[in-house]
Amino acid sequence: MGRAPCCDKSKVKRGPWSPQEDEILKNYLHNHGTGGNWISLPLKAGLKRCGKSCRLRWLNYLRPDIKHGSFTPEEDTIIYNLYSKLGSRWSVIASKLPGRTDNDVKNHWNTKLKKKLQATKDSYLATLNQTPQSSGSIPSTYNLIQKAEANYHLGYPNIDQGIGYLQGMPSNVGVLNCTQTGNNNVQGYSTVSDSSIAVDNNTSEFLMDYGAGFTYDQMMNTGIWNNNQGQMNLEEALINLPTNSYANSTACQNVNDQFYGNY
DNA sequence: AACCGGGGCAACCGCGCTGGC
DNA sequence: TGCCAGCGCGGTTGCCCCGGT
Repeated sequence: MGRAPCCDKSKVKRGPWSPQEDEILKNYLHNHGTGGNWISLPLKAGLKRCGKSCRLRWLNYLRPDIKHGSFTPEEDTIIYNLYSKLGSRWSVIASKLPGRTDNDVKNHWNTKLKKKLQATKDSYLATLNQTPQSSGSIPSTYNLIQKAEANYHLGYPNIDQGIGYLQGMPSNVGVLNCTQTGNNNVQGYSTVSDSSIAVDNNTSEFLMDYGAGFTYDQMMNTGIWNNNQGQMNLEEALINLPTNSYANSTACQNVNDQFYGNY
């Protein structure tokens, strides 16, 4: 047996709200409030609408504190960050954006931000494909990190638990045991650890974990690394990559020197 | 000018949760 | 304690608008 409908669909008006209906609803709520019951509200207010429809219209459009208009870049950033942590929990995300409704945020994500993110991913992959990789010689740390980013974005198996832990790793991947320890700091940055770099024994290609060019500190302090879910947060990483990429930092070059020394 | 397709957004649907009885 | 009405939420639909052909 299905759930009983909340109202008789044949007796209520559906579709867009008229300005008159908006006015009636606003006036009623101004004078009486919801009375704790949306279902009976339309009858009392004299509206031929489903109670749920009234509630939605009020919460998503008529409420006085609703912010209409375009989303700001700051709001976009908040949405990106929260979506990457929480997923499609629109009401929670909207609660962090004063004046925005869950419906607004959801629509904004589906029509704009999702596409923008996909475009960022695509263009980033295209950039990686154009980047010449070193071959036949010891790679620079910069190249290693680029390679790591490529491995990550191209869907290489998850090795971010540390390559030193070979669980789930393809048999051809071995640990390159000649790199930094994880506790070193160069100009305030944590550096890569020996569980973060490996070599593919079949192709001699160097691999790196899913840090994707971020330092440990950056991953932990910016929410890029989601400890709760135990996985890299791709969306967050891509958003921050252009400016935060460890591969682009001066510190990277210093690590590079030490890396060569150890090697 | 007419048609078409995509984008944007408001509204609807249905399910899970909650609190009152 | 179980039932059920109502609420809240996320997914989906449908409509309008606008730009391109």
